[in-house]
Amino acid sequence: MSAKISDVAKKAGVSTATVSRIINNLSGFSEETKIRVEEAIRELGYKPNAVARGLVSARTHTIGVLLPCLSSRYSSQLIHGIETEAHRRGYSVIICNTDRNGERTLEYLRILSEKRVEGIIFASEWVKEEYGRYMLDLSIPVVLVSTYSDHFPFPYVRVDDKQAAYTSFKYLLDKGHRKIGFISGTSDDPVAGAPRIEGYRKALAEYDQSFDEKLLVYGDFHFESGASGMEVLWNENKDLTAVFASSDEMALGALTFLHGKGVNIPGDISVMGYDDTLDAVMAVPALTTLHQPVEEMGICAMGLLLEGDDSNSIIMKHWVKERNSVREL
Amino acid sequence: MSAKISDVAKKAGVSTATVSRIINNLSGFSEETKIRVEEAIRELGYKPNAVARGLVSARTHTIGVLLPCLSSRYSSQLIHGIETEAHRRGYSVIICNTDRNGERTLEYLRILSEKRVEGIIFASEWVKEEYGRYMLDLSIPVVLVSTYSDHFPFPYVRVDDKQAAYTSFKYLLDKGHRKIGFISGTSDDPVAGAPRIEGYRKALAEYDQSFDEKLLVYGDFHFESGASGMEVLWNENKDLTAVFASSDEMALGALTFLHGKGVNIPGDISVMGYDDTLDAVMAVPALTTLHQPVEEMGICAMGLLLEGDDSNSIIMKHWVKERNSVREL
DNA sequence: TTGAAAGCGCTAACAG
DNA sequence: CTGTTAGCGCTTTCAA
Repeated sequence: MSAKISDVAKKAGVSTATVSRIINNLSGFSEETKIRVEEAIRELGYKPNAVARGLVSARTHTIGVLLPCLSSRYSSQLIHGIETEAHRRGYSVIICNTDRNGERTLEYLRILSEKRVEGIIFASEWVKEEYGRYMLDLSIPVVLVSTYSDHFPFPYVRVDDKQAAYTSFKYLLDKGHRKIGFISGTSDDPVAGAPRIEGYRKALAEYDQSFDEKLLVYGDFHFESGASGMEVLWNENKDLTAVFASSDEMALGALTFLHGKGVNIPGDISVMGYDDTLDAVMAVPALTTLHQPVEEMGICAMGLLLEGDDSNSIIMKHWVKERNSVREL
Repeated sequence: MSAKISDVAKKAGVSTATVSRIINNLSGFSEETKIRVEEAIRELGYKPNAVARGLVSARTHTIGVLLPCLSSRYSSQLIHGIETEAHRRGYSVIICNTDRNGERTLEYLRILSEKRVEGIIFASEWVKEEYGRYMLDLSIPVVLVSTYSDHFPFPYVRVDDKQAAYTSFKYLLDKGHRKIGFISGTSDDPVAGAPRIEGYRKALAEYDQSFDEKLLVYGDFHFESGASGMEVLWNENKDLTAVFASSDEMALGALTFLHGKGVNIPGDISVMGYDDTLDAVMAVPALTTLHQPVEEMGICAMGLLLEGDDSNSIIMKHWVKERNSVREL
């Protein structure tokens, strides 16, 4: 754990330059010396010091990922995708939980920049002015996941939220549902809130349904808010036939609330989620949900980060994944 | 993003040594120069290069976490705990998904050691001889989570698996259950398999119940295996009153299978899980489960890593978290 | 209170 | 094919 290149060089009777050439697989050494050096390396248990290497090469083979939350399924599946691809390409990933906290986010950004990461993946949060400026100043690649920015030229990987919500509601409407509750992100959320509400209104309009405020409640994408949102919908609307939640987790919250009321799903009320995380698979009944390819988005983001330019944004395909929580009327 | 300490020094009209003293909050400079230097830093947007710092100080303020899986709730809650505490203490965390693959694990170990991480948290997997030797050679702190080693002197943070299983079965037996199915990890798993089976047998013996092979099936802690394990139990035992699964995820699998058979839970069959992750909270019905403080274990592991010695292992308390999936007979 | 200079472990010209 | 040497950006004696 402490042999250095000079120790290897001494032991093998060559210069550090030669050792360097050999461990970096460059040209310019005989097979003979190579063998001798490799033996010295083995005997000394030499491991190149990536810190020293990083200093001279200005490369760290490390990237940073900023997420608003670490314990949601969405996050863990995204991280899984990112980590898999990063490792495949020879990169390590440092995870940072911003907790949706501005100071914390900027602090992480500072740390990552001091550590000279070669790229940053920024996920599921709005790029505030200060974040964007900071990242721009870093002049390293940045890729946005499940978010976008109109102020900053960062490429993104996401699904078209408006279109996805539209697809979802159209699906429910086509199944004959007319009284559809919507547990949405708040309308001041420019990523997963407002656009999906737009999609909702668009579908409604297309089916000549008027917009009914009572059918729209707001949550924070987590379980509890799904349950409490469902409670409000339940109390205010006695003739609901379906509910769409803007995350699988909120859909599960709704499921739990309805189950408590003795409601049969999908017999009495249909429930639909958004994301298609493992949560949807594991729900009872298994959740019909708007599929977005979360892990794949992580993989793509990593790809973009390393070889994309600012114009390489990707809109991923989405679709309705049918399971057992929605019935046709 | 490219100003270096010498630029700051030049701009402030001092030496790099003085700038270094100031940014490191050492002593030996006047308030006056401090102000001048800080202004230069601000104007240049200078950020200390952590790579260079790491080279001279031999400190990277980074640790590595090795996990067999990134997408389980268990993992994400553990990571959450670790990351929170790491950040609080000024450390970054590199995550590594070993995928239960030996080569991959050793490769990660090599990468982490080359990157000179200051510690390693190794979670939820048996410490094979080669892993242990490698980590020992690194001579940096290693902490085990939800595992232990009899060959290597690494401290661990975990619950007593045998005792926890015993507690769980005793709980079910006390509720009047006698025909209890067990979806377990395999008996060649020295961490979450064999010990829990021992606890199972101990509880059985205490209640004068004979061990019935038909009641014991094996899974891999994931959803699917819970469902298929439940199917076997279901086919082989017509008089089951309860099922205990060695992870919440497998319990959810069992739940889904039983639901498909029209079984009422806990009316017809009680189901109990292990872990008390968010999955248990979100299940329908909410899962009664053996609680282990997953996030807290992450926090403790991080603490141990930084200030423990090899004799500081921690056995965390466990208990039965009662919810709605078990009934009294 | 300050600066000069050596060196952390490695890479990359440039010679030979 | 191989060695010498000059840094990479920073910290840290040692002197002043």
